[in-house]
Amino acid sequence: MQQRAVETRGRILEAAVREFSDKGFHGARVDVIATAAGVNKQRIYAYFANKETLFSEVIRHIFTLIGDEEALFLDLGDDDAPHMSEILLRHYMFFHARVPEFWRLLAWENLESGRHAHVLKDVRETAFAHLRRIYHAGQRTGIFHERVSFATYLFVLSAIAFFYYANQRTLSQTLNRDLADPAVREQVIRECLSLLATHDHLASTEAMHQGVSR
Amino acid sequence: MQQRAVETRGRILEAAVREFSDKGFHGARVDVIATAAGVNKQRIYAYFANKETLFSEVIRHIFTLIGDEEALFLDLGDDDAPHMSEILLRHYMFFHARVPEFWRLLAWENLESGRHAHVLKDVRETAFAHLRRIYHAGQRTGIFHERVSFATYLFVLSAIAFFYYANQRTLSQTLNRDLADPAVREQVIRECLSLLATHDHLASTEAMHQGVSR
DNA sequence: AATAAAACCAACCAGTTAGTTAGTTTCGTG
DNA sequence: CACGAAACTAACTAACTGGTTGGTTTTATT
Repeated sequence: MQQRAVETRGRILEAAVREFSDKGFHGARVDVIATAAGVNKQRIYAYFANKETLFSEVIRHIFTLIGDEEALFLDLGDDDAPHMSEILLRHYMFFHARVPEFWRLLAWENLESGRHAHVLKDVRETAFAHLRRIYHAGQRTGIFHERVSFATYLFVLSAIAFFYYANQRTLSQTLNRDLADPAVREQVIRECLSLLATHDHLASTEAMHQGVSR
Repeated sequence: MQQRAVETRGRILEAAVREFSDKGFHGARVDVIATAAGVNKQRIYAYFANKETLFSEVIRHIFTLIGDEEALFLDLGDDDAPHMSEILLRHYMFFHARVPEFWRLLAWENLESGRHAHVLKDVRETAFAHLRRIYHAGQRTGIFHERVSFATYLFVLSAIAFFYYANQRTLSQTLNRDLADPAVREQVIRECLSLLATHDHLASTEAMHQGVSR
């Protein structure tokens, strides 16, 4: 594959990221992606077998853009027990900064995965493997309390994803107009994240944890 | 509208709830809904103007099924500062018990609302008015700390929604097979919810809240 | 200049799907 | 029983949409 081809493929991928993140798999249109990429539709099928494959590659793509970011955990200051909320806010902003469509795509993928599970299985495993590496990096640096399981970690990430688009798409458009202001939104994110307890809080809810295995 | 018609409309609505919650707006098929309802497709268009209207009515429907459940807050025991997690677990289970498709539908609605916002605007306002009433009921009973804004409340509800289908659809199918077990899942839910701090934790993250308005 | 990959153009195919139409049958109620 | 609402059957349309084909032009490389 020549240089120009690589670039074209890349443009298609970028356009696909936008379209899929906007409308999800079923809502997205191949022709729209082609036009947005400034490319003939035919080119899409030259580089991707079909729509599903394209979607798979989009998911795979955004994860390669993220990378194994151990850096996420490395410069958290000298505090040896940083707040969970601080870590998560960092996650949110970090991922968002690299791929603005990241959280929303993740949300679609989660909801729609049931439909084309056969195709996306390996992609999801790749994605999870990725997140698992990041998670373990966090564990190694001693940031995650042992009680914070991987499932829990995924949960809060998902929650952030949900929060992100909920605010972007729903709240800001209808009720909470003020949330349209990025500054205010970040404050609310902080407010919400502060609700996610740091591990020192877990002690006080010990009673709820009877028998919880990790 | 006669009795039989009301029943038919109801059956269509129920089938639509299942189909839409399963595949979302774009993924859902009108014919499938008709068949599932044991009804001719024609009947659907006799009672609902089009697919979008049907979806709107579905969302409206599930909220009427929930009702203004002040009961959610009433018998929380003598503890005058119950754990946020306890309240939310209650919410989750309560809504889920009434309409198993509730959380998933809410998630779809959130993601897809951008597309047909014009149609769903009033529905969403109805829905939020509903949740707002429930929220205020919680406030009146003194359960929510004053710092827990409505936006925050929505966030944690959304988070639960996300968690719900994330586990149902993704985690349980791929990595965390054990989560397929409802008992285990409930434990994890508890684990996750316990991460959502009770208000007594907020004091320790006071520093993060500078200038946060409610 | 020659060559081959890359990209374009534009029409086309085939399956799907929201939505419609027309005529017939069933059902409940006065 | 009579009447009208409710429901069915079944075909149809019109638009959409994923995917294809064949022939032409552009671009980079040797």
